[in-house]
Amino acid sequence: MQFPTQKRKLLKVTESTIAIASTIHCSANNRAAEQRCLALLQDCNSLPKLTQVHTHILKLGLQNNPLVLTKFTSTSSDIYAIDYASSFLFSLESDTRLYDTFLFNTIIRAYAQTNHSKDKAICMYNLMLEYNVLPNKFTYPFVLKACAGIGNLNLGKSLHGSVLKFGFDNDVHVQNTMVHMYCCGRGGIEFARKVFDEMGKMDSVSWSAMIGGYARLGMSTDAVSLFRQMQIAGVCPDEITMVSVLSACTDLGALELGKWVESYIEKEGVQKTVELCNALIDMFAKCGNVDKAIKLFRNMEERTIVSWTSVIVGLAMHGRGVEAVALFEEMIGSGVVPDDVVFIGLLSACSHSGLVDRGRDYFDLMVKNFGIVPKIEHYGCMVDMLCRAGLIRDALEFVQQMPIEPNPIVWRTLINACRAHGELKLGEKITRQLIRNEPMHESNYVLLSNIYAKMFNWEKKMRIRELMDRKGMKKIPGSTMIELGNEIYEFVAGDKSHYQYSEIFEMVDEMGREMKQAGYVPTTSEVLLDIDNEDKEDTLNTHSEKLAIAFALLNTPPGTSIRIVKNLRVCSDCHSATKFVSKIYNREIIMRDRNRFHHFKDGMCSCRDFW
DNA sequence: TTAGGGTTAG
Repeated sequence: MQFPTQKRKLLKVTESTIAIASTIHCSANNRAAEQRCLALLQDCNSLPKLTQVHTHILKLGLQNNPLVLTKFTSTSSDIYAIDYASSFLFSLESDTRLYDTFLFNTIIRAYAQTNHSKDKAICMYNLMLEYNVLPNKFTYPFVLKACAGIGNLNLGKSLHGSVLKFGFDNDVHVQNTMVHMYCCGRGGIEFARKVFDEMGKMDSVSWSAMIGGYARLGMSTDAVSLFRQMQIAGVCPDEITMVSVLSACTDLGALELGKWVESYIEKEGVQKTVELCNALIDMFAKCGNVDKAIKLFRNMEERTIVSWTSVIVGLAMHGRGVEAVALFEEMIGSGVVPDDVVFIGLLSACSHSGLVDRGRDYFDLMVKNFGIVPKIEHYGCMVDMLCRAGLIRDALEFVQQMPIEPNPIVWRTLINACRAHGELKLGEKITRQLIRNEPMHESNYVLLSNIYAKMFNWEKKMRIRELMDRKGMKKIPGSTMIELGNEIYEFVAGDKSHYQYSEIFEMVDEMGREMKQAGYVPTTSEVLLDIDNEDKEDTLNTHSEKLAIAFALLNTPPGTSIRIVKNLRVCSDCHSATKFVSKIYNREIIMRDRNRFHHFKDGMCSCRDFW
C-alpha cells in the first residue's frame, strides 16, 4: 500500500474539481445554504440525486464545508462522491483543525463499504495517523472490515498491533471484527481462533464470526462442533449464526443435521429472513431433498435472485434440467432480472440433462437480451455441456473460438471428456500442453496418468507417478461420507480404521458376488495402479463409495434409502456397481458427488449416465 | 455523531 501515491491521486481530483468550482459564484459561510444542503443530503439515496446536490454544493460555495462534505460522503456508496469529498478535505492542509476522528471515521467507513476501493480506507487510516488524529473504538471496526475485504493477513496483523497499542482490544465490537478479519485472510483462521479463545465475553456475533469463518473455508465439521459449543456456552444463536451452520451442513451433505437445524429454527423462533430461507433451500437441495427445497421456495413471501438461483442449481444437480428451465422461465415471467450467477445454474442444468440446443439458446439470450458479458464460468458450462453430450470436436472448436483465454478448469473438462469418450491421443496432447503451463498442479498429472491407464500404457503411467513423487505431489484421496444417527462417518479407499471394518469388508465381498451373478463386469481401467486384473478388482471393491454403501446396508433397516456424499466425482465402476446394488438390495441410493446427484433405483441412475 | 457476524456459481 503506497500512501503517498494515494494522496497524489486525491489531490489530482481536487485540482480538477476546484477548477469547476471556481467558475461558479461562491457565497461561502452561508449558514442557511449549509442547512439546505444538509437537508437535501438527508434524502439523497440515488446517484442522480447525489449529482444534483453536488451541483448545489458547488453553486453555493460549500465545497470547503466539512460538515456538508462529511454528510456528502457518508450518504453515498458512490466512489466518485467519496473521492470528491475526501479530496477537498485533504486539500485544506492549512487548516488541520478540521481533521478530527469523526471525520476520518466517516471517510474510512465510506471506503470500507465500497466494493473495489477498500484499500483507500487503509490509506485514510494511515493519513489519519500521519496527521496525529487519534483513532477511537469506532475506527477499528471500519478499518478491520476493509482489511477483511482485502484479505491481507500481514496488514491485519499490523492493525492488530495498533489495536493493542491504542488499547481497544477489550472492546467486543473490535474483537469480533478482528476475528472476522483473520477469518478472511489466507492462513488466518488460527489467528482468528486465538483472538476468539482469548475473548473475555463472547456474544452471538463473536460465535457467528468464527463459525462463519470455518464454514467459508470448508472446515465444516469445525463449524458444526463450534456451534455445539456455542449451545453449551448458553449463547443464543440468531438467524445469521444459523445461515453459517446450514452452510456447513450443506457442505457435509448432512441432511439429518440440517433438518435438526430447521426444527431448531422453528422451535426457538429464529427470525426466518430471506437469507435464512435461502440457506435452508440450498441445504435441502444439496443434501438430496430438492422437493422440500421447492416447497420452502413456494412458501416464501419475498424472494431474491439468490432464492431462484438456489432452486435452479438444486434442480440442475439432480438432473431435473427441464424443471430448472421452467423455473427460470417463470422467474423471467415474474419480472426478476437474471444475473450472471443464475445463468451459470441454468447452463449447468442444461448440461446435466443433455439439453444442448436449449443451452446454446440460453447462452445467446444471456448475451443479446440481457447484456451479460460471459465469464469463464459460462464458457466452462458450455464446454462441459458439449463434452457430456460427447461432442468433443464441437467443444474443442468452441474453446478455440472463445474471446477469453481458457482457464485450466476448461482444459481439464475437455481432457476428462477425451478420456471418457476414447479420444485418448487428443486428451494426451492437451494434457501435456497444460502441464507445460501449469507444472505444479497435481490433478493435471492424475489426468494424464488416467489417460495412460485407459491406453493400457503402464510404462508411461508409471513414469508420471514417479514424476509426481519426485515433485512431492500427492493425489487427493477420494472419500465418502455418510450420516447415521447423530454421527458423520467418513471412509477412504481400503479404510480399515472403522470398528466394524471386518464386517464391512465381508459385506463388500458379498455385494461383489451378488453383482457378478446379476451381470456386473468391473471397469478395471479405472484403477490407477499397474497390477493384474484380480488385484485390480480388489482395489475397486474397496473404493470409499462401496465401503460406505456396505456400511449402510449393515446398519440401516431393509428398504430404507441410503444417502452418501463423495468428495470427488464418482468413478465409473462405482457408478455402475451402485446401479446393481440398488436393484439387488432393493434400496434407493442417493449419492452426491463433487458435481451432482445420482439417484440410484431399480438398477438405474437419474443421471442417465450424463455425468 | 459514528461499530461487529450471513446466502446463490463449472
